[in-house]
This record gives sequence, structure tokens and C-alpha cells, in this order.
Amino acid sequence: MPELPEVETVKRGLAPTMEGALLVRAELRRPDLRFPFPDDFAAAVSGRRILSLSRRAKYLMIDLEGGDVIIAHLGMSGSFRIEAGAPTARDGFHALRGKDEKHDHVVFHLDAHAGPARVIYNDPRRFGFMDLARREAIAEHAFFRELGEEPTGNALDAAYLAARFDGKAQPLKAALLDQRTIAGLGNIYVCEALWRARLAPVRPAGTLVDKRGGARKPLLLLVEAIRAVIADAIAAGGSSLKDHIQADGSLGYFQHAFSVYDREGEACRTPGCGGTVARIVQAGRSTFYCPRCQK
DNA sequence: ACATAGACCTGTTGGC
DNA sequence: TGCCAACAGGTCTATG
Repeated sequence: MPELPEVETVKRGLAPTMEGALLVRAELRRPDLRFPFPDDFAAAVSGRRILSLSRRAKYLMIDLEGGDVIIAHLGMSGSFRIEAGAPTARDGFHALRGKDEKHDHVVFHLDAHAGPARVIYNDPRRFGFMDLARREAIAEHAFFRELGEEPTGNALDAAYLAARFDGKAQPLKAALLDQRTIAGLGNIYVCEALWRARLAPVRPAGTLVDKRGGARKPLLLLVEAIRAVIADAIAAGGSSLKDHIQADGSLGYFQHAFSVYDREGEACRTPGCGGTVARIVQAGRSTFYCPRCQK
């Protein structure tokens, strides 16, 4: 599920309910996700008011009154959902509700503007995790210290990428997945951005840089492609590859706009190309691209 | 320094 | 229908 656009969508979905609400109690249904929860996690956050939600790379941050911040990463299969109203006896019956309660690992019980509500974290594979940090220490936190630029703002430009790519033999696919260069891109959006820029995923990153260390034209196109695909995906509410991912239960629809991802054997969508989307494996992960128009 | 493989988990899908 | 291998949006660690 979650690359940057999906986490951004989750944040926007949760914010109206969570911001300003009282986090009455955090209920942890197991001691760990990918990592153990901090020892004092539930006690530290319970009874605190939620000030705001934000996102950095693929991390969701929940700022609490008093200066603590809950840091959440959704891994591969994490999702949040909101349930309004107080829990009822029926909530225990999985069959009645048809929900995947088996993997509900964290429940934030809220006293929100519209009354009681629960924000529930579900994660079948448990590659996600939560941590707690002080707001003033966030920038130096191990999760954030080495992160590169966000692809949503003006900081990601051709000069920045040229400096990062200069002299690199690393394939573009791997270079773009490196969170230390661009924070928040994942497998889907890297494939899509490279297709939009007509660049082969196996091409060495350094070939987009000229002898003086400046950006060559394909790098300008790549920057535009990255920014555009991320903006388009956020506007579409992200991609829903499995069932619903948005907090209100609705679906993102960017998966319908994929040009190459998961389209092996299908026709390339570049006008006049006539190529066929191929799948290769790079660094153990599927890469989808058109060998005909991506050079 | 860097590239790849394996690890962490569970669920779904596709081929036989 | 059943079984099993392959694969899945991410990242960290070990190994060469």
C-alpha cells in the first residue's frame, strides 16, 4: 500500500477526526509490530490532546500536546480506519462485521469533536512500526536524519539530483528508491516516473549528469516526471492495490492510471510506441518498463 | 563504497 | 477443487 501518496492520503483522511481530539487511551493488542513498542508508549500518549498530523517521507506523525510525537510507518500492509461512536458488544463479533479484526493491532480511543471515535491500525504483515519521540528531536531521529528531499516541494530540483547522481554507476531504479536521495518514492512511483521520463530503469544514474556535474536534459525531464506522478497520485487519493486503504473506507484510484506498474505483457501507453511492458527484477524487486521507449 | 540476497510476516494469486 | 510456489506497496542486516 503505502508510498508517499498513500501516506499523505491517510494523513488527510485522519486529520479531520484526530486533530484537536483527546487521545483518551491507546490500546496495544500485541507488544510489537516490526519492532517492540517503546516501553512507556501507551501510558505516554494516553490522556493527551492531539495537536496535528503531518507526514515526512512515508512516515505519519501525530503531534501531541506536551511535545511528544507518535511516529508511525505503515510498512507494506498497514492501514488505519476510523470507527465512530463508542464500542458496542457487537464489535467483538468478527462474523457480524466482516472485518479483519485479527490484524487490528493498535486502537486509539478518541474523544473527538463529533463524539467518541476509534482510530484503528491494522497490519497483516506487521512490517509497520510505531515509535515515540520529542518534537524538538525529530530532525535528528534515526528515521529522519538521513532522509533526502521530498518530491512534493521545490527543494527537489535538477541541480540537487545531479549532485546526488554524479559519478554513480547505480541503476536509476535503485538510485530513486534510495530514501537518502528522495524521501517517499517506492516501487510503484519509481517505475511510473521513469516511464514518464522515457528513461530505462537499468540506466546508470551518472549518465544523467554532464562532465561539469550539471544536469543533462533527461534529468530535467526526470525531475518533472517525479513531481508530476506524485502530485497526480496524491490528487487521486493514492493507489489501492488491495481493498480500501483510506481512513473513511473509500478507495484511491491512481492504480487505474498506472502506465507500466503491474502491466507486464500489455501495450506501452506512449503514443506511437507500440512496445510491450516488460518485467525485470532489480535488487530483488519487480521493475516494470517499456524496453522500446525507455532509453 | 556498493550490489545482491536474505530476513522480517501473512495473505493472495496463478499454475498445475 | 486442492496444493504449492511465487509474489506483494518497505526497510534493515549480513555477505560478498
